[in-house]
Amino acid sequence: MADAVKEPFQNDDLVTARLRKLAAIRDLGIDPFPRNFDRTHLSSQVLAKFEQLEGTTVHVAGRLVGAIRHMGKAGFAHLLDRDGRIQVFFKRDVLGDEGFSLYRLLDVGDFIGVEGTPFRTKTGDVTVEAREITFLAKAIRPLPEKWHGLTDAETRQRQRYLDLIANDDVRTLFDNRSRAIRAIREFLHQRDFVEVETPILQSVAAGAAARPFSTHSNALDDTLYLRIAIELYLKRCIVGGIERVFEIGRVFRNEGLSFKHNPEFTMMELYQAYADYTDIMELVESLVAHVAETVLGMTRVTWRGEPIDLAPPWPRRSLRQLLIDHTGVDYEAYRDDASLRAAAATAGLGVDPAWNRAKVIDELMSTYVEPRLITPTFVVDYPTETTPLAKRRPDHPEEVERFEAYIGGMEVANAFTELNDPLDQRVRLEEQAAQHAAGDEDAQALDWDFLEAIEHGMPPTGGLGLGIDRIIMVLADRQSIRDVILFPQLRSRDRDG
RNA sequence: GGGCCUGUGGCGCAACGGCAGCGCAGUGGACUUUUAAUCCAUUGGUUGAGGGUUCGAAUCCCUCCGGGCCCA
Repeated sequence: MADAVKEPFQNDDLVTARLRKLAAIRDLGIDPFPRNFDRTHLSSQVLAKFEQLEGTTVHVAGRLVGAIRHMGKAGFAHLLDRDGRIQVFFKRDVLGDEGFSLYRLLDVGDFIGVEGTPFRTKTGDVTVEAREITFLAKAIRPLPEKWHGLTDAETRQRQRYLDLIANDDVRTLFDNRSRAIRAIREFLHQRDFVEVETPILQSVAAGAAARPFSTHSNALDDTLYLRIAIELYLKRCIVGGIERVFEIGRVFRNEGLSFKHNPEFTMMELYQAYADYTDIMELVESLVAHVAETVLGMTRVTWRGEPIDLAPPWPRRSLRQLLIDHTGVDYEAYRDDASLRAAAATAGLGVDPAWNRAKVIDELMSTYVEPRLITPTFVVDYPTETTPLAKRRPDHPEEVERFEAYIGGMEVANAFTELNDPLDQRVRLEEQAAQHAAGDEDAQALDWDFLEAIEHGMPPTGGLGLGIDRIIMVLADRQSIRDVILFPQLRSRDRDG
């Protein structure tokens, strides 16, 4: 790894052997790094259209993978391209002496193009018999071993390119991730949403309860924060008359890493004017089902061996009732921080004396309820103090019109009827700011420009944040967020490591 | 934050206080339908880093650097 980069190839026979072959290829008068190759067929096309292609000439290209099976004056190898593998047969009688000497200089990992003829081996495998090899690129480091492959979790994450080469299911997973995101865009465009891009560098990181990363702008000589949510800028768009708006992008939270947390993750947020949280619930269950249908061809998935059906409608459960059922604590019976803390402690929760009611409710939820919400569930109606940007229930002002969607024991979506009363919003954000000033780093900082925006008038609006990575986890049945992010955050590696 | 596990050649693993080994890959040789090709021969290691215990440490102890799992 890093150490080999600085002191490239000393005492490394495997690399030396490849460098020697690289020189030998040059000695044959061949450029080992030419600029292009006219491929006529992908591996999958040769396989699928073999009946028509048998005996014709095709040009295939890719990376040599597996093993090169040398047999004296002939040999076999597999080429890997973006669609899969195709076997190539190299025979001296067909390649000629010069072509065959080039074949003898090939290593697993090299890129080649092959002009040749599809045929079937005596065991029935569709194979391209090479007439001419075009050398395309030399790999001077060896690839992971062919049979056991690459299993070391750390190497797979740090050197994802090796994981992608060695493990077919990883390529499939990230292909599915791409298709899922495309399906989300299609779904939203069909419902007339406009996709926008808003600032990632912000002078106030607000819109969620989370700690931001900070950085410094030389030009402005000022601290800037990486966004922790997209929310407040999308609401400015709503104020500006973009009635249906969404953004898919990275958000950053300076918090712990876990199987469901990466410091940067992909969020889809949307805001829809003249909608409330019940409309958004319909949208979420339809959207997730549509994505599953598009990517997997069905709404039924498997999660840790258990079947889950993502088809709507999803059941709706009130937060208060879920907490009563799973912890015995009815938070309405404890109206102040201290008494709720005491009740939570009695229920078994390890409480911090600094926690307020909102924090205790959040902790009870994530400890006792969240892990049990495996099949898709909407948790609805949250205490007002947990959610400063949501609108109060008209009949019940201590609660807000908010829901979270849970699948596989994870929160995958958070949504509410947005608060558009600028006076109530000001009071509730000032409360957050006071807690923030008092040392609660999770409390929201106050974005005055946002307040000013909604003071110009914001229509009734439903809003949503959807955790894309977690949706992918559910679709792919992967229990770690690191499996669905190409390059997850890892501790930087010391050269001694 | 706490607990458990883990780091040995490019990759996958063994040795668990007594000569650091195996498979694959690599190298040399045989082989013109193999597909974990086969057969013969063979190179490669300061056992993550540093310190300690011991006649002797990959192995036991301490610190540090990574990684994984479980719990808060």
